[in-house]
Amino acid sequence: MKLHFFNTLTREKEEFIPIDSKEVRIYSCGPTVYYFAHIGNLRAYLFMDNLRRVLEYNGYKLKHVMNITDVGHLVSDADEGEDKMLKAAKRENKDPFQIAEFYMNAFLKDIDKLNIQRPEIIARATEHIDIMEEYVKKIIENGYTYQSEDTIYFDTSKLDKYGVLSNRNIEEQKAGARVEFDENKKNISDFALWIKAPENHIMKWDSFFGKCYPGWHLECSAMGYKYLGDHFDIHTGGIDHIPIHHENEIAQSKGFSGKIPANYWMHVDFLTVDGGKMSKSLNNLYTLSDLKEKGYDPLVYRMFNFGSNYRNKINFTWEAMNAAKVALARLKEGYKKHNEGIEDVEDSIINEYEEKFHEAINDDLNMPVAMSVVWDVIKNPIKSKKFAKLLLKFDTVLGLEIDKENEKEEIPDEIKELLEKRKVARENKDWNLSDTLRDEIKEKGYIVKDSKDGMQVEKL
RNA sequence: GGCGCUAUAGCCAAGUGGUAAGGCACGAGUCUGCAAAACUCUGAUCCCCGGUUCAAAUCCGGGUGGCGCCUCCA
Repeated sequence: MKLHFFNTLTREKEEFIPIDSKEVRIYSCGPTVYYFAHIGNLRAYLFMDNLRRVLEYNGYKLKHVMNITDVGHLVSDADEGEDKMLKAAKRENKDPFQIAEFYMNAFLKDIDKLNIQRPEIIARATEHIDIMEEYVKKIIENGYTYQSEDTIYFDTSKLDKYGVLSNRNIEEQKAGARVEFDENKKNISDFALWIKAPENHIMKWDSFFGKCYPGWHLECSAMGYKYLGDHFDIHTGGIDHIPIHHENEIAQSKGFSGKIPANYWMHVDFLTVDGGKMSKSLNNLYTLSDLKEKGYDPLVYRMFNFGSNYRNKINFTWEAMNAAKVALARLKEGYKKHNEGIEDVEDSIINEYEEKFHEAINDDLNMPVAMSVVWDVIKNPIKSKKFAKLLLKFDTVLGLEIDKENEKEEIPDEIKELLEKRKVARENKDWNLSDTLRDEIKEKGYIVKDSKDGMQVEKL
């Protein structure tokens, strides 16, 4: 079945044809590890995972690289930006390497919890300084640079065109510039490749240009080149990467090899919260731990993301989060019923569903439509193991672990005693006492559900 | 100042020319001692104005609103 992706480079949905018919090579821009990832960050990696799983569903093997940015990228003291790594180090009274180590591990734990498959290669910037240096040298050799006293810049005017991804044009930018630019730059879109570190800079490496650290776009180009070559299939990232970071990656690659590094560029839009961007000042910046505290499993957040297309913004609300929680529980319930089913269905029906699902995911990862097919299967009144098997196949893409029962939390003895009392009361048909006990259990944070098999409790 | 995205039921959202997928919530019902859970049923003519067309949420023009980016934040 044909596979189509929206390509930012052409602004069109295109058929996906890999360079190598068996193995798809992908590069994904990963996190800067200076703090815990929030759920907006994590959406990007859910998208990345979604892409992986859809490609695998289509029978492709993957060679997928994701970077971990564990080095700060302050261009110079004159710049107004903050070096996030250094800022975090100061805040926590650690050195930047410790910060990177800690938050990288936290990030990896988060993506594991979300059932995000780890890319085949996770590349840390600080472990690839040598290849970055080589990369810069080649760009210099090819004549695409100039230098000031302490910085080597990429000269974007040397390119036939800068701004192929975002339709940007250097002159237009000058006209509307709101920001003071580095006076050493010849063109407004030029950027730093290699920078001499100030005395007190902790992260710096010996190089042909003295003690330096890399410019902030360099790592992706260099590491992508190292593992995937100068021409690979897909490059992914957040929508915010389009105008600067990915333009500059393309510029660097053109300076290095003359090629745009990837054929397909895919970008995931932001998650908004209550209609706007998340921010600390609005107190709506959530992490997975925050969700957990409110009673939402990481996979519920995963489920929530399937409600919209990756190319559109998705608006986070607690109401929608709850919708995902209930829906996921019902999905599991529905799977279980099919799995316990003894009826038979014709293969043609199974195939029809499978085809619809496959079509949806192959249409630029249209998960909302794919989910509607899942619900069709779930709600089919015929209960058959064939349906259960089909759902498991779908779950290789969904990654919702629909066949796993929710973990039963340990019930405290106190609650167990109350339940026992209530059981006796119910046997005696003492409904008043039974209801009182139920209220009491509820006050202690547990919901009682009576079923044919007896009482069950669930944490609120 | 520039670039881009977007406006569909209470919420999250599919749908890009032929009279609106799906999930959640609400309401009704089945079940239950009563609840809860589960299951079934139920809801919108698609921001406004104008145009093209036999036919538009879907194309074009003009409004209005929301959001993002132009400093390394996915």
